Parts: sequence; C-alpha cells; structure tokens
Amino acid sequence: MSDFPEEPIYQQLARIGKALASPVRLRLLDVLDQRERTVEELAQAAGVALKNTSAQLQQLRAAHLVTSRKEGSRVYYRVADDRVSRFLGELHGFAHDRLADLRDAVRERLASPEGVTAHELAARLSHAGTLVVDVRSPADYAAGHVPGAISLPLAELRDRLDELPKEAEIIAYCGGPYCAVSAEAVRVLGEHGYTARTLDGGYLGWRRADQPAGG
Amino acid sequence: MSDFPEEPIYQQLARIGKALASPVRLRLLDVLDQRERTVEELAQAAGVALKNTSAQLQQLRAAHLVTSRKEGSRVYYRVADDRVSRFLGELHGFAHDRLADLRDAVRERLASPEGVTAHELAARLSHAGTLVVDVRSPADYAAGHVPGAISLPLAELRDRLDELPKEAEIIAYCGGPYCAVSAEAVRVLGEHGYTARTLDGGYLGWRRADQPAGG
DNA sequence: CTCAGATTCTAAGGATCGTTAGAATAGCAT
DNA sequence: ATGCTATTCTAACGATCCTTAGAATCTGAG
Repeated sequence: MSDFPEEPIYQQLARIGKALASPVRLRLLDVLDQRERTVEELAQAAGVALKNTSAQLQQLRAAHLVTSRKEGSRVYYRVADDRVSRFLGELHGFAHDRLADLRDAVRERLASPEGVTAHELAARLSHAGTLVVDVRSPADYAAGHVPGAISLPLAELRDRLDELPKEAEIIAYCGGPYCAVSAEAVRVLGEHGYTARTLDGGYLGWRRADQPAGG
Repeated sequence: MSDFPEEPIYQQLARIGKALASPVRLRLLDVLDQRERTVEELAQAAGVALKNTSAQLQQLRAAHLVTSRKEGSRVYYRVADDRVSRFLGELHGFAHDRLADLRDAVRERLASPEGVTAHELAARLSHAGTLVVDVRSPADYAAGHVPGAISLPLAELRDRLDELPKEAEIIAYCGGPYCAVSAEAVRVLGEHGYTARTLDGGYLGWRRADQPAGG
C-alpha cells in the first residue's frame, strides 16, 4: 500500500476506472445504453449469465453509472443519465484510436466494407433516395430509432425484399457498435442486387453523436 | 468466464478501463501530464515507491497512455499525446460530478474557499489588476506556465511579500488539481492582508481547458 | 574494463476481483 | 396464507492484480 497524500481522492477516481475495467460491465453498459431493460432482458441481450448480470449491476450502481426502478416484481435498469452515455462514447472513441488490437478485433468480427458515419447519414436524411433500415427487433425499434427508418428485422428480410425499391441506396443498422446483424443484412441485400451499407456504430453510435431519436 | 460473441472486443476496451482502475496509475498520469519526467522525478513528485512507479509505468505503456524516450542512462516518460490529456480531463470532470464521495475527499483535502475557474482567469488576463502567482518549483515554471504568471515558490513566499502590490488581486496556482500548496499560499497571503484566490484545477486544469502555456 | 547509477525484469506473497451456487427477499396471483 | 417469479444477498473458489525484494541490463565516467 503506497500512500501519497492525495490517495483518498485518487481512490475515488479509480472507482470509475474500476467500473470500466471489466468486459462484462462494458458490455452491459452498451446494451443498457440502447434502452431501459429488466435484468433478465439485459442478461439475454448481452449474452451474460443472469446471476453475473445482477452482481455486475450492483457494482455499476455503486459507481452511479446506472439507476434502477422497480415496477411490480421486475427491476428496470438504465444508464444513469446522458452524461454517462456521452462519456461511454468518448471512451469508445479514445480506446479505438489508441489500441490497434481493438481495431483488429472489430475488423475481425464485422468484416464488412466501410460503413456510413452518423454524421454522413444525418446529412443524407434530407435528400430522397436513401432508405434507412432498422434490422433490430420491433421492441428495439419501438423504443427509438433513426428518423424515417423502417423496421425490418433480419429474420424477415428475405421474405420482404419486395418492399424495398431496387434503386434506393440502403443504410442498415442494428443496436450496438459491434453488432454483426446489420453487416449480415448488407451481405444479403448485396446478393439480391441492392446497394447497401451499414451505419458505423449502430443506433448507439447515432445517439452518441447527438442525433435525434425519431418517434 | 462468460463469453458473449463480442467479448474479444470488450476485452480490448477494458484494457483502457483497467489502466485507469488504480489510484497509483491515475496519480502518475496526472503528474506526468504536467510535464515530462524521469522515473525517479516522477516517483518523488507522485509520492510513490520507485519500484512500483516503474512497474505501473509498464502497464500504462502497454495501454499506450504514456510513451518514453531514453536520454543517456535516464528514461523520460510523458503522456502519449494530447488526446490522453483531454480524456483524463473528461474523466476527472465525469467522476467529479458523479461521485459525492469524491467531492467530499477533495473538499476535505483542500478546505479552501472557492477558487477561480480556468475560463474566468482567461477572461481576466486581459485586464490589469490581476496578478497570477505560480507557486510550483522553478523547474515546473520553466516547463510551462500561465501567461504572465510570476514564479514564486511557497517556500519563498513569506520573504518576498514586498514584491507583491497590496492592491492587486492575486490568483495562486500549483500543479495538479488536488495540490494543496496554492491553498496554503492563499492562506498566507490572506494573513498579510492580500486578496487572493486559487485557480481551480491548478496548471493541469488550465491546460486541460485548452488554455495556452505561456513561455 | 570496471564501477556506479538508473531502470527494468523476475518472482512471490498478499489483497482484491469475477463468477456462480444456494439461500433469502419481495411482489403478484390464486 | 401458498405458491410462483424476478431479483438480490451470502459465501466461497479460483483468477488476477498490487507491491516489493533481488537479480539483471544498460549507460556514462574514470
């Protein structure tokens, strides 16, 4: 135990660092940042064991990064406020341009051609000819989506191709920045002769870039 | 070990969190962010054992938060680039407005009346009547300081009071945001009839607010 | 070439953290 | 009340991290 005089202060600061030091907690934060969820929904969406999800949520709550509200027998968690969301966005950007290993891991998982940034997409929304497709679940879509986007979950994509005009340029997105679903959708669309690209960062990237959540 | 499909990505992200999860490493970063230092200078300035300083520096380097250069038999470390400095500033601000315990720890250590923010000080520099006093070591002063500030280490303050015009409003600052030296200087100045306040965040806060480092 | 100083590498004990099983709590339905 | 569901608490094991002693490396000086 070394102890310089400012240690109590830095110990407090380190609480935030500690909260961000676990892959599981970072994952939970990203999933929660998309929308409020119950513990069970969260555990399933994040792919983390239920008991572990609950345990990690206690730590995130101790660091005041998430808050919960009780409704009946369920507990709903959400990211504490907008500042947490913004800070997480900054952490992602900071880590991304600092760690080549992170960029490699992302590239290996997504393996998709370059996507459109949130800013580029915002500029295009005012023009016709761009069709934005939300490939998440209808529940996710209902909780908020890019203005003008249509809901078209990946599972239904092949059956509903006739709803998509051939000449449109399609931008597909899913939830998190590392979600592979939109990349898969782009692949399928490409096979059927469409021009399609992903939205970098997904819906979360869109919101973290301060873009509006359309109703 | 839980493993959701995005785990390798979040594992990389967590490397940044882990680097920021230790009070000692956060302290080293703050001291290094003030200026480049050798391992020994850093260890002494931070109040951390030399062996431990070296060990923690290896971890900070692995996370690409610091870089080193060798000059003769000494190794100089510094914060990797401006983005690290900015991110640390954001982390401090984020933690500060989130953790009441952190605010309490700061208040307990500094116990000084409210200081001036970097932004306020910047606005005042153009007017006469404000005297900015740098109470750090001459070496720190030489490495960069608030434009127009005079160097007056705390140890010499009592002997050099006659250099300070009684009618000036004095702003004193030291290195880090949690350095108590400027608060002590303000106390001494107050005893001698001066109007004096501290600069919130010290020199580091000044730089992190994107203010110029005067020569 | 040898010596002294600065820093890092290696190794190891102790502390802390991550994970999960099992018990406990709280709310709703009957 | 009783049972059922959702969630948290308690306890415990293994994994990881923090810290520091001791050996090793590198540099400049004599």
